[in-house]
Amino acid sequence: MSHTLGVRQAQKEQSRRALLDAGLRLLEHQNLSGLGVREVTRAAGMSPAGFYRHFRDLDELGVVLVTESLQSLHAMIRSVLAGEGEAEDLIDRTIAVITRHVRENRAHLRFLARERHGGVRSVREAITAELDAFTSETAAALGTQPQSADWSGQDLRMLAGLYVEHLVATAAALLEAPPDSPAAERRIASVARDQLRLISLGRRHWPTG
Amino acid sequence: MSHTLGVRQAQKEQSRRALLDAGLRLLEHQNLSGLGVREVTRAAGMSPAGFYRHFRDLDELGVVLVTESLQSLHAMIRSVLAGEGEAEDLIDRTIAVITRHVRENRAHLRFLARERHGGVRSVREAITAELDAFTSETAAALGTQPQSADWSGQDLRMLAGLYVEHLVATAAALLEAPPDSPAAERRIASVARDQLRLISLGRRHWPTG
DNA sequence: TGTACATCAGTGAACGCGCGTTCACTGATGTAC
DNA sequence: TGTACATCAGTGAACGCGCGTTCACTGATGTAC
Repeated sequence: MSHTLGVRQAQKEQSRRALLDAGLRLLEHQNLSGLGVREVTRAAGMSPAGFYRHFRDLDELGVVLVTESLQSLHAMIRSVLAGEGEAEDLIDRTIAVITRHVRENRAHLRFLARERHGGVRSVREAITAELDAFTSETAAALGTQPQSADWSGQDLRMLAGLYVEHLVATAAALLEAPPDSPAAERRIASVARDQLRLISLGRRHWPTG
Repeated sequence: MSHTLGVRQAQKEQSRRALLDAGLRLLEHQNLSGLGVREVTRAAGMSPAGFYRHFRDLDELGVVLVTESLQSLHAMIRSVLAGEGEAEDLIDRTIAVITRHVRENRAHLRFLARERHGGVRSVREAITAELDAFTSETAAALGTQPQSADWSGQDLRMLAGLYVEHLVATAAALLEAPPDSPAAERRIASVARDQLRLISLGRRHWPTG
């Protein structure tokens, strides 16, 4: 077919992917600032010099990984916000989405957790900005619910911030738990569920005190 | 006086302190795993070999810094928990304590934020364990309040977790804000205050739904 | 279809550099008498 | 108080090593005719 990538371009893309995958895997257990060109190419089965056919330096590779990780997190948040139904069901659904996402995107999330307060300023700021955007998106979604019809934009954002922050903390707790222990996972999920319930209660009585 | 340190020992202690201070300062803008022996000794005005008169390696220095940083955070949390009075006053007091602590212990907190999900497993686990202990301490303090006299230990811990998590997130947000912008600081403090209010509301209505 | 030339992803060798760590040393501090 | 010896924090030189980056190259893929 005429619009398929040429063989050469497809091979290049494959090598690039191999570098990105190797990088993400290595970043599960170390910082972006500690990663090495030779280390990544070694893991990807390529000679060190080959790296420069794809990226100018490791920061450039890091930026791509941040983008991909945030996209995957964004998909998760959209999936949470799309839910409809009773408050209790929404909470259960949220917890289910988070635990599944942690299980399926462990590497992405570990990377984000590590770099969120990590050493590379540009990466840190990119993550902060994106989480801010998620908060706005959540605030907008909350605003459409009848329960918060008369809330100010400021209060909506305050509540959304609490939710996003809680989501991030829960994901981080799940990451830190042993990955092969359903019991630990269930315990964390159960606490997180109660915390969401408590926040929901506060929301229902806000701001009358 | 006979019980003073000898001159020699006092000088050694001073050098050790210089190494720790230099390390902490350097760790404001990079990861523990990226720090170098030569870098630290250079910053402390000592020859590289001198380092080994004080620490076996950089991890050992890292452990000391973690301990000191967690002690300073612990002092802050104790200060928050010691507060008495009306809920609204307690919240204001909590926010005040946090902002002051961030201003006065920026380096310690940056280090903790960075290493909490950072590359060195032992350090990460030490921080997680200590935050867990803070949660237990907070739960115990909450348990003594009349408002939660009939709460189960599990629910107290759930609520304490929410508080500690919120405290950490607020401190992290303050750290990320420009350090010389009182406006940014006030904005973050104001949102955090409302979030604590909302949590308090949820607490008051828990668990009747 | 076949041929001659162009492109360019990936190679392997080479470079200079800063690293962690060791070593024998120096000279101020401590101690025994 | 003075003297002779012991201790040991800090030094400066040296080591071997892995790093990031460059370079001319090779050979498969692409293109023009």
